[in-house]
Amino acid sequence: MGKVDENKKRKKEALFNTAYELFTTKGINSTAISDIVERAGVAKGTFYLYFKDKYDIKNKLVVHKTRELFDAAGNALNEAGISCLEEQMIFIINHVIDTLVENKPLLNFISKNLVMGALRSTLLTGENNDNDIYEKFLELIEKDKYDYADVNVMLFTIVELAGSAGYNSILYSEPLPIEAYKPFLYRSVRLIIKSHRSGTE
Amino acid sequence: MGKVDENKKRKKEALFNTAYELFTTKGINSTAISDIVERAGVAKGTFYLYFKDKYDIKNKLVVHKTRELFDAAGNALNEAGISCLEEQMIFIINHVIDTLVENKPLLNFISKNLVMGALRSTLLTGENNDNDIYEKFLELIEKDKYDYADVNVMLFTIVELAGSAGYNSILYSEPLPIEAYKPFLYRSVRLIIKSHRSGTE
Amino acid sequence: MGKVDENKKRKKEALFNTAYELFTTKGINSTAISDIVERAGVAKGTFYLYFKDKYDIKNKLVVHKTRELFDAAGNALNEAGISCLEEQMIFIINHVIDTLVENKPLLNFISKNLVMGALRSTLLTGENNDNDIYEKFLELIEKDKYDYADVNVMLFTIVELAGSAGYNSILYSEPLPIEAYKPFLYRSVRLIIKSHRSGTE
Amino acid sequence: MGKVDENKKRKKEALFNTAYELFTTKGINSTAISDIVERAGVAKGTFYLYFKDKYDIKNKLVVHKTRELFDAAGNALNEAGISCLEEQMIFIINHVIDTLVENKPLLNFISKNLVMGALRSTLLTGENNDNDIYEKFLELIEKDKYDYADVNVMLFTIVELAGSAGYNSILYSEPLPIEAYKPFLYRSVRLIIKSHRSGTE
DNA sequence: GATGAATGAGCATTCATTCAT
DNA sequence: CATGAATGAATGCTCATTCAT
Repeated sequence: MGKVDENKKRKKEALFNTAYELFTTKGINSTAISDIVERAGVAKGTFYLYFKDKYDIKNKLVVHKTRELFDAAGNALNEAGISCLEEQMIFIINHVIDTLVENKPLLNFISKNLVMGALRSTLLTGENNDNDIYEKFLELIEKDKYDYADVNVMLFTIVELAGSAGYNSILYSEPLPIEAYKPFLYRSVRLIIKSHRSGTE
Repeated sequence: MGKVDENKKRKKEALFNTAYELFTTKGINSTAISDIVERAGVAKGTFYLYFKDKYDIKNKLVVHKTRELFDAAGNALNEAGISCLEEQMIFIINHVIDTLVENKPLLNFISKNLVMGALRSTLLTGENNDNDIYEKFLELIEKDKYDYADVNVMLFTIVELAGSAGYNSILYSEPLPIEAYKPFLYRSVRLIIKSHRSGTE
Repeated sequence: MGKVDENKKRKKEALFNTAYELFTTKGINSTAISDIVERAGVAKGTFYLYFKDKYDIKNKLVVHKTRELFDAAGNALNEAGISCLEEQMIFIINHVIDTLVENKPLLNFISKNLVMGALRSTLLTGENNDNDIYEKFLELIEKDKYDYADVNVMLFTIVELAGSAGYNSILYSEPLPIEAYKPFLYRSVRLIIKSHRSGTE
Repeated sequence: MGKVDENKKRKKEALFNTAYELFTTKGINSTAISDIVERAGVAKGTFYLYFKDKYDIKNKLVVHKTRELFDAAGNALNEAGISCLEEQMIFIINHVIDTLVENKPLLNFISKNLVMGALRSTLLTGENNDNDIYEKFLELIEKDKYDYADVNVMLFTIVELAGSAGYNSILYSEPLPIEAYKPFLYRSVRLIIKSHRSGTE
């Protein structure tokens, strides 16, 4: 990479990181582009060289952060050596929840955009396609000793439940703190998984 | 009510209705207070006589609309004469879903604010407390032939799942159109309910 | 007029006058709305209370100034007591030219917009309709001892010629200073008038 | 011409043509230099190698396009073999009008700049001086069987009248469509020419 | 209570121009 | 010669809020 390209990358990343920082601390609505560029140490016009507007950079950030989150969970799963689908799903959910418990600004930031539909397109689009968590999900399901029907529906239901309930439990300890709620959540997840086993209905 | 008071109420309601109309068509961010007062036919200053700012009227609208939605479902349940808790819960969820399918702007409007935590405070606060859906839920659970443990957790889980999954299914037909997804959703709801029966775990 | 209305009028007129001053000295493109409001001593938002944007105020100024110019010419004609159409037309043109010779910024300002089509609509639209110069023209033509054919064409041709040639002669003394060019211009105007007399063609 | 020089010329012409295209479609004010270079396929800095700014390229375009317009008229006149000045002038005016009727963007573009003063300097400055239309005018006048006084004034008056009246008639059909207005215009032109014949006044 | 004129801080966006490569 | 990333001044416009009437 030439000197110029390096410089470009550095500026773009400075904007990216600064925007994330400000969005999570001040909120998106209260963050002006002037704030971002000022703190990132670039000129105002430079922002528009790389992003269309505030919502463009926001969307790109959501995709990026979500991908990071699930990639980490996927990698941890690989090292954990768990073979049963139920335990694998719980492991991933648990890993994501634990990460978000430690990083509530991130939870706040991506939660409003983390729904299964967006998730799938988010995780499928992008650079390192060999590490796609959605593909990984399908693979895990494939390899399990049981057969599953309506796989998409199953994943969707689990993600919506875990995302929505997890969000409130982590942020507001409502109806229980997340650690106390986890057993209930995982019990429901297991029930949903089991209900999708072929010949179970 | 005196003539003056009537006039006051009329103005306040005009603002209320106009705000709802504009929020659902233009979006909250793109709706200016000028838009509301202009369309409502009152002066700008009058707005501040009744509401603190745009978000004040928004919150009051969410509470109001959510209450209407669940009150209708509760009333319909009363007339339906269903005695089993499982069927009662499904009936209510189904009634709400069907209403929102017919009224997507309303879905859009309340969805971003309809989470169990908000729901409870929403439904418990307000004018006609004898008709509270949350109290009704507790009552229905009480009357069922089974006993239930961790009732709050159960309601929370169901509302989060139905709210989050229903929202996407209705608006984006994702992963299935709502009518096709309903059987899966209701199966999960039933499993969650059953898992809360005392001595079931 | 109440105190409030007086105030409104004063602000609007301050903007109007300041805009004219700046447009004629700095040019329209180089005049920012900030310049106008600052000099007029009102807040920026106030500008948008009365005008849509810079071009709105410009158009309204052109109409206003053009009307003033022709009204003055018409009034002078009334007092001059000239009965022959040829002399009346020359009188008006001459009066306008002489005014603009003394007020080149005004010439510059309205010239780019002074075409017969605009002129007619300009002069016909507005407040004091009884003094419309276009109507007056038609009246003068009507009263003349000769009959005229294609009156609209005649007026158009004269206005275009006098406007376009006058503009250059006054501003650039090109091909002659206006006083030297006048005899040629008026000779042409007379020829055009005569050529429109019925039965002359 | 060397390969490098050819390349230079190609870039300059690309900028020239693209600028004309954009000026006539989007308007000069709304055309940014970025637009021009982007569409022309050259780098931004390259623009400044050949032109000082937007108004520099605009002026050069006006000169270029006006010259083309009158050269074509002059060439057509040569082939038409008309000997009388009156008819020659009408021929040229008519040729220019007909061209502009077919090419209204061009009319729009040059009209705001086409006044006799500019015309003369335009037509006299430039590359192929032997074909200058202004010189040609003088030559035609010289050769006519009549003698003419105040030749500059005559040409000026005719150009201003035809330019100004033609512009409105073509673009706005005001006060008549150009074809209907032509007889009136040409009658006036003839009268102006005749009035300049020596010993006529 | 009701009005609506006035405010002015605040913000997104554009764009001509420069200059290191 | 050519490039195009970077700049940052400039500016139009919005809008919540106030307050005299």
